[in-house]
Amino acid sequence: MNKIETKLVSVISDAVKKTFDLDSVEGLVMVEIPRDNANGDYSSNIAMRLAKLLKKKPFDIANELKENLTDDVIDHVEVAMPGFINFWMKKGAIADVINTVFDKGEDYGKSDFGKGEKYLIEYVSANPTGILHLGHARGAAWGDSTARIMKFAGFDPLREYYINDAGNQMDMLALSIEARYRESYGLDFEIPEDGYQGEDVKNVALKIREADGDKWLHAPREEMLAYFKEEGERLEMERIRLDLEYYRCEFDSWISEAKLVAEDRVTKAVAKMEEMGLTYEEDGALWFKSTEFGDDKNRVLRKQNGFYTYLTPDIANHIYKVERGYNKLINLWGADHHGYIPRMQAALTALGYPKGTLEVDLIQMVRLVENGEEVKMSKRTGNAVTIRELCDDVGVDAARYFFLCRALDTQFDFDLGLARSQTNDNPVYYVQYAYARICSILKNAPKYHRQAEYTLLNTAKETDLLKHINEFTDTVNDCAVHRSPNKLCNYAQKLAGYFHSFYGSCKVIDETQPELMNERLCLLEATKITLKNCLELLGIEAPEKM
RNA sequence: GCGCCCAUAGCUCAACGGAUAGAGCGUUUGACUCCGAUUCAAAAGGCUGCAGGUUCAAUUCCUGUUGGGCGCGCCA
Repeated sequence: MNKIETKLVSVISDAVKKTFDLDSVEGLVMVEIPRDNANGDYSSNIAMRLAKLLKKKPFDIANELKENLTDDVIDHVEVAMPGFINFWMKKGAIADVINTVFDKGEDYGKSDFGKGEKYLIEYVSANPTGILHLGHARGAAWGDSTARIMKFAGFDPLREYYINDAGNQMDMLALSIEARYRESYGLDFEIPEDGYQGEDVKNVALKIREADGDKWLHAPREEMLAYFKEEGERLEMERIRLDLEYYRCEFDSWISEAKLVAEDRVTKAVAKMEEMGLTYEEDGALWFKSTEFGDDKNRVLRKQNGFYTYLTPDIANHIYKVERGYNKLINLWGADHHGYIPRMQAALTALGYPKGTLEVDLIQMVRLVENGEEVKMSKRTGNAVTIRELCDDVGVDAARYFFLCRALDTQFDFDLGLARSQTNDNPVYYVQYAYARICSILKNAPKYHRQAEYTLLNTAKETDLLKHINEFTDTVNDCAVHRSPNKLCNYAQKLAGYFHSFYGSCKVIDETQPELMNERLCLLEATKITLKNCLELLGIEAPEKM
């Protein structure tokens, strides 16, 4: 809660105590900004919430409370049916936020709300066998922005990428590179049935050829494939990192599955599960009794052929997370993996970790649409549209904004034409335009100075804008708890809207009213700072000109 | 068959369990010799898929139902 709301809650709590001799109602007291400001600057529903307890009508409770609701920031109080208590604030009380914004600057909105609680957020985690494509773009932007927001809200998030570099898809990668390598020398070649057809694999082959020439044509095949696997992974990951960087997504930690294997973490995890009696053998395979922990069928850990399934090293991966001191694990998975959640949860439960250790946020499908029709393939490569292509096309700002502004659990169509348009159709430009507009005005305005208090910003437009600026910290905290950057997009959109509306009805630069002008310029500066901080959390640029 | 997600204006989407369900696009109409018109002001447009339930209060929570998407491998 911001300063004003905290104040109101305490005034209301005191009034409840005084009027009805009720203690510890703090948790019940809520204050919100009414949609319609004819219902006050702030309002509370406390009378309704006390109705049952006091066995009285909410309207009567509200009227009794009203007598004790006085404070130097409150101008007057009204009661409305069925029992809302509406508050009008003293001039200047709301505008006080301007100085808070000035004091905090680029830290405005930041708080210690999260109390430094550690979270490990794993996302993207695309296999090193191809280029990042559209399917990864939503999760990448979402995870990145969520981590930024959590950090700002005082949590301690770790951004982690899990590299699946030990499964048989890596052998497939090596074979695919071999085929392309042979192709480049005009030899017979065959890409395996489940092999990788992408341009990137061709490029890996060409790079190897560039460095080593035909050396590998004469080397023992085992040796060659081992090298192709290693080099393939290195080059693919290099590319993935560059694409993520371009997309403004940074990671703090990269965990290699192969390394987990090499450090015996996988065998140890299996040994531990066997020791705990969580497994059994059947048909030559090792099974995990996951149904005893909520899964709908038991799962294979080690296949008949002696290799582990995908699940096994991933269990080791999660154990390793906890061993590193993380008790709150968040995974961002594609919706097509939702069936995988119960077995991973079962594993963690079976191993004795408390419920709620792992939370999985599912990313619903994205379709790329242009002129009302789905774009399935990139025109250039014939493969899935890559993040880089998308960003080159519509810009990083628009791409990120489009993915961030919708709730994660709704599938949506990414409208290429709309994202590409640099007009008012495109919501990201609406917000950026507000920022550029403010910068331009401030540049042309006379010098302005901070004041001890602001008492002239009294129109409805000014009050709406001020109240919204006041909500920023709460919004950030709310977005952090719910891991929902889309609400921050919403906030930005509204902030821009309140500004444009204010600007349309109030003349800011007006030398005939210097006191008012100064206050309004301060309001613009506060809006500018808030908007910039907001965009920073979304990973979107705040342009001074456009 | 079982499981997960979604359904709100013509379209794309909002709405900590709150008051007359809001924006943008599109449609209609106004506002620049005046701080950036990529803007603003206004009109029109709704049985919030359907049926029950909980609540002082339900778009929101619960149950059922219809429609759409996805998943149910010793693939990763």
